[in-house]
Amino acid sequence: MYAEPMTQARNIPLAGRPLTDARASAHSLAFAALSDPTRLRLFDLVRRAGTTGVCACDLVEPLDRSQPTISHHLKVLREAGLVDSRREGTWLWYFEVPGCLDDVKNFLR
Amino acid sequence: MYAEPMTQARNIPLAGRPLTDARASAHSLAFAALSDPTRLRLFDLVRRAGTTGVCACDLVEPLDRSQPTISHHLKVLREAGLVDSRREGTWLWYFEVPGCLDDVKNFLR
DNA sequence: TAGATACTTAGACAACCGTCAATATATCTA
DNA sequence: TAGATATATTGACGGTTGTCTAAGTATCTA
Repeated sequence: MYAEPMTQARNIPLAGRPLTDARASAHSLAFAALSDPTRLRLFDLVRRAGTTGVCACDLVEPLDRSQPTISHHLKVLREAGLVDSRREGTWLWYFEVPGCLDDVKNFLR
Repeated sequence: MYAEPMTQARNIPLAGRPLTDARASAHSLAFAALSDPTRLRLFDLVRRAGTTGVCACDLVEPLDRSQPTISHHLKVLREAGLVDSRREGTWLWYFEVPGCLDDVKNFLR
């Protein structure tokens, strides 16, 4: 005869409450924004520019992608709440949204 | 006449050295592993199981996905270096790889 | 207002991703 | 060795993603 019906047999209790679906979706959105190498380097460049930010025109050459591709990635970062921009004439200055990573950093803790 | 040829005109110096392509690829692999809500909840469940780990059979029901789907996600997490497993009879116990997130946590700092 | 520069949007395409049902593999036990 | 359970792999499907070229919009200046 076999040990048990063996459905959900292990059942070790977990510490704390598991991540809700809503929280998981929110966090995964931020992680998705950082999941592409080019976009991650882009975010890194924006972060290093501090509160002043960096002109979008200075982000194309160092990343070796077409200008529309960079624009697309900046849009993804903005929609994820990681960066924002300020217009100055024909230029757009991108900067990191302060505290944008607090939630995920707390999750990873 | 116009202000300038306007190629790389802004050129504000960046703090520190930008992320290399190699580092960006490594980090983005970890972020990609966390970029799906179901997989993020899966990783969360594994983490909460501590050093003992959790039996894979106990991960299917709470996530409301088919067994092959859970198996697939566990493979992605393992290939990203976030979890590992230990066999016990017919069961596989999954646990978080200690320090697996140190690099990305340091990057996000 | 017209031309120039900065940036966004549209459309296309190949590659990748999450999911499932079906099947295969591994391990235990009688 | 045969049957049962746990997990992995395969193959398919629709949807998403990163990239480009081409075209559109916004802003400045003379």
